[in-house]
Amino acid sequence: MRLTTKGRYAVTAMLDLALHEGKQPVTLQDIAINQEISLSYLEQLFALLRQAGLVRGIRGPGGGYRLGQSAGRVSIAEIISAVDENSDMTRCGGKADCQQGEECLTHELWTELSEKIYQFLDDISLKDLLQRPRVCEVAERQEGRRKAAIKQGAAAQTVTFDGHSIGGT
Amino acid sequence: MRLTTKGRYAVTAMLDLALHEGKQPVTLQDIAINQEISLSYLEQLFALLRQAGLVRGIRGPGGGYRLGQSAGRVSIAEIISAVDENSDMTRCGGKADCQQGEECLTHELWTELSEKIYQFLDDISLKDLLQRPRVCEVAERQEGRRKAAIKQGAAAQTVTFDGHSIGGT
DNA sequence: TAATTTCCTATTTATTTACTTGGTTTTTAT
DNA sequence: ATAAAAACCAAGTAAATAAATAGGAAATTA
Repeated sequence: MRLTTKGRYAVTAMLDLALHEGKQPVTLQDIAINQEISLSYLEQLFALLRQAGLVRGIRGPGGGYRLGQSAGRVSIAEIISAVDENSDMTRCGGKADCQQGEECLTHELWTELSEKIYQFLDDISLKDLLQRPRVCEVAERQEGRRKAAIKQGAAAQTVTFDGHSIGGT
Repeated sequence: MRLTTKGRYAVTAMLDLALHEGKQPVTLQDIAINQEISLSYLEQLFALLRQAGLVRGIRGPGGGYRLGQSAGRVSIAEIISAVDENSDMTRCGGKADCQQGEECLTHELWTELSEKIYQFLDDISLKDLLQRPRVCEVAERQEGRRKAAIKQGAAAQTVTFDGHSIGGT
């Protein structure tokens, strides 16, 4: 269990999906704007999330992503694990041969900590996060911005050149 | 509280000092060999540890490093904090303005986790680690190797060229 | 048929870790 | 005194990873 912005991005994006459970699928474009993550980086992350069965992609206009399982079933630990491929706590994780075939001095400590972190994060589901007041507040603020952006975008939406949109961010 | 090999190296090295509390100071050379960490990298880490008052350097032959405080007083969290300068959990740590001046969706989650990890590591002192059977085993194994190396080295010790030792690893 | 979106692959840039090099100072022992 | 052993110091390099970029192909909808 390694903790980086990569995992944080993934959790944030998944939470965005969870906020729209049952509604329209969410596009990566949308997440990119709202959560301030680069679109292509999101694509990379979602490729991993899809492999892990955590999301389902829907192609074509009106498409986007949906959760692969219900928000109550997905733990934060699962999300981070899916995205952090070598989560071996840098050398000292699964195998105990970090010290010329044997354990290093602090091996036990790191595996223990790693487990603790995993347990903590595995005990929190996306649904749990949705129920937190702080998260709700931020979500509503973002939802407001989202709608405003759509209203603005409705006029400018057709402004494209060679398939690339001009104007807007 | 960020967890990297950097912090792990620091804790391992500090534990090595703790194992020799009351005895001769331990040289970085010694730690480098036993814990398989590059000498100069250790020097960098120890510069930080010294700034934090966690170690005391003793110059000259027969010198080395000693703990700055007794092993029971030094927590693992302190060691990692001393070495990981920007332990801001990558963007989302101290300040709550990760999202254009406001909190991001998962802000609360990360600060919470960060605190949990800190608490866990702050509750473990070097002395606590010394009392673990697994740690003792590894320490004894290393102590054996250490003595063997000294015996071997006694003869080859003078083999130097331009002040740089030749032979050995 | 055109637009929208996922999906895919490769490359580039930036950052950080880890290591290296080449010193200087201080202290001890011969 | 002198040489050796150590801490101390300052750059620079290499490697790994994160993050972003670029340029598409395939699927789906309107």
